[in-house]
Amino acid sequence: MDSDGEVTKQLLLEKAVEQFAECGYHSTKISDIVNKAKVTQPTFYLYFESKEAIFLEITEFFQLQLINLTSASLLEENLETHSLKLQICLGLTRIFTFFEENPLLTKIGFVEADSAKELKENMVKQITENLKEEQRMGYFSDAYPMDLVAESLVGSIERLTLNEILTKKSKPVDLAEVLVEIYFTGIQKK
Amino acid sequence: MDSDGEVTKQLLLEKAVEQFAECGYHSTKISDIVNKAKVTQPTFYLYFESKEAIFLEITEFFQLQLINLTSASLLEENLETHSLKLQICLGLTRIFTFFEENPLLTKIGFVEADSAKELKENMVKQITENLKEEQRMGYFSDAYPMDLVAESLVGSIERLTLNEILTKKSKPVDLAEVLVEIYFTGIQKK
Amino acid sequence: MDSDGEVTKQLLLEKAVEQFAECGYHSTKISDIVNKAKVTQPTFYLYFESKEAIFLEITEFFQLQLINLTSASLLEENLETHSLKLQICLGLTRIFTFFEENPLLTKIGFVEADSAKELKENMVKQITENLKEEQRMGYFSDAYPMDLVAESLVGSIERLTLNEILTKKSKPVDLAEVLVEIYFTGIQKK
Amino acid sequence: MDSDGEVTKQLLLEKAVEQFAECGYHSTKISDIVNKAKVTQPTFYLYFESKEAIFLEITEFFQLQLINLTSASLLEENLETHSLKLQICLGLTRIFTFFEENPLLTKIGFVEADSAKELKENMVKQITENLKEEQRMGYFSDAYPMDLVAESLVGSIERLTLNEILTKKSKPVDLAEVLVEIYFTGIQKK
DNA sequence: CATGAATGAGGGTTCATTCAT
DNA sequence: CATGAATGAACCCTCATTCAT
Repeated sequence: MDSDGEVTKQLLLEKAVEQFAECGYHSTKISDIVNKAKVTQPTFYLYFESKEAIFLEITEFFQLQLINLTSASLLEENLETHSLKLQICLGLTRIFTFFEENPLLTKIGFVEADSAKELKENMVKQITENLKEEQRMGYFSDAYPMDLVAESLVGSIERLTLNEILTKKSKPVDLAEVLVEIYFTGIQKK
Repeated sequence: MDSDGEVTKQLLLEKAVEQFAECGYHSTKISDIVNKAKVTQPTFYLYFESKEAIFLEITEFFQLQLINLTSASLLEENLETHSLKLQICLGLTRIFTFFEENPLLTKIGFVEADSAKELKENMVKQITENLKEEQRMGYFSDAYPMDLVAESLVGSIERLTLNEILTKKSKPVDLAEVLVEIYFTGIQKK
Repeated sequence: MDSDGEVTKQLLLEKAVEQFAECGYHSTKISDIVNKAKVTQPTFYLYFESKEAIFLEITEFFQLQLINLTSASLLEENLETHSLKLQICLGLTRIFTFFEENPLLTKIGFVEADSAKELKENMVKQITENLKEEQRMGYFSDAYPMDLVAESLVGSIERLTLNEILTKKSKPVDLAEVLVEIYFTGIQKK
Repeated sequence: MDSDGEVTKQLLLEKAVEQFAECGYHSTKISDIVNKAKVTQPTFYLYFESKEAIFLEITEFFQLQLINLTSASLLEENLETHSLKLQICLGLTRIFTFFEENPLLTKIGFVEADSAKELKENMVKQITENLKEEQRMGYFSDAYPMDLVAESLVGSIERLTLNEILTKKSKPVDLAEVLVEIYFTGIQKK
């Protein structure tokens, strides 16, 4: 519906995203949000139960989209028959692109939120599984503990997202390529 | 001095570190700190100008120690003539060990603090310089943009610290070795 | 507007005036004001930024009215062509009457406030100018340093206001007449 | 005695006078006084029961001296046989001189202190009596209500003290002469 | 659907004063 | 005679949240 109410709710969500992204959870005041949205405080409580509730709604929306993205990724991966390297590079590019297209949401849902911890843990788990599978299939050296590799990779993604993507200093595909190159072949000269 | 006052101040610092590490800056109340230390609130203000002041004192102490550590590292590196790989592995081990020995301080000064951002940026800068130098000396492939490599590495360090060191799941030396191996030679099977 | 909010604000102002007049700035607590007004402390901050802000609002209101009064006085003086003595007497009567009608405000804005010092200095300056002008016009003896005369007169006004007007012991017009008589002809018997 | 204790007490008094004169009663903190005197807070309480106590001691000292001065004045007045005008001028000069020589004490005991009100009321009373006596003796016109004249005069003294004497802008004798001239003969040109 | 108005609960900070030594 | 250390009691102010309309 595009009823007034829905419009107002979306407006509040939008302004809340801006404020949470800029100031973080604690420093964002309900009054900031409603001032930006040019409505009054009770109006806020018409649509959200509490400050925590709106924050949750935002982070869950972000995380859901992110999960959809990675699920979709996985499906396609199976269908196409490119090289592993290319596939992983593509997957990373998709994630970085998603972050690039949703910078404020990413700041909140991937950095500020408490639930970001859990989200990243799940990323680590899934990547670990994938890497192990590929290790079993002979793509990767048996010497590596893939849980640590995955952890390291997620750390890299996290930092590059924050400092290269959200700042628009680098392009998703470039970061993905560099990362894949590092993790596949290392930087040492042969 | 081991005067009563100094003891009380240290006690407050200790309890503040615990509380800040557990709850973060905003959710930590002066009353939490002084209750843990079994003194009254005015006593807190005998030793610290404000909540912000004690937080700064803690983070600055942490960051100073960290800087000392890395400076010392650099000096030794020049003296000894091990392989580059070993030297870097040693440096990483030292940092992880420092974090392992100061888990609460690390949580605060490397994660919670606003100033942590700057600290990591400096780490990135310094690592970038080192990598570039070593690249020029022929150790590393010219293909890599070292600023991104450094950024990626700091991300890895950050995440491994938080999820492996602070949780005592891994040993410093093991993480250092894995990291060096990944970044030097990659995980791809040859 | 006579909206609830405006009513509450006026109520708070009124009670604040009472409290400031009785106890002065420092001894007046916000809790005193809101208790008298039967609202809670946050309500106070709906209408005033701080304790200092409400005090300023009160003193500025007082001083503005006082300035308006004296400005109006000056205009009329020019129009009417009474004797100088009568004009000055009238001016003084107006001021004393204003103080009589606003005793609490006067206590605050003419006595307690830091800005009262400045206000009186301005009174002295203006009176000095007037006296000098009238001296030039031959009304007053050249022997007198009019700045000191003005200073003295303001002191007289101040004290008579505090001890005769605010205590209701004397009537404005009586004080004005006595003052004019003293300053014009002195008390010495001829 | 010049025992250590007495020295410390005098030091505290001196610094308290400075601080009270500069900042007033409420804004003066015990810690300000003891810091200036380079002793600790408990030392303060060795010599004074409370903040109020030291303030009282200071104001009482000032007011005692002032009373002594005026008493002495009165005695001499009776002995000498100068003109009334000269006698009063002399009295005023003495008072202004005393204020000039004790500016900080005057600021406290004649302006800041609550008891200053009472002190001035007593001055008014005594001056009223004197003026009435002199009125009866035919020096002054019967038309004047001497209580108001006295009140006015004390106001003048008060203001001139604060703005001419304490600021060193005028000399005691000059002020005394101007005041006497005003109150005796007025400023009107004959 | 929205608002004007109000509040409960608490947080950081200050300061005169005192205890134990 | 003096101090290092500590505290009781307030005070100003903020913010998420709600009531009545």
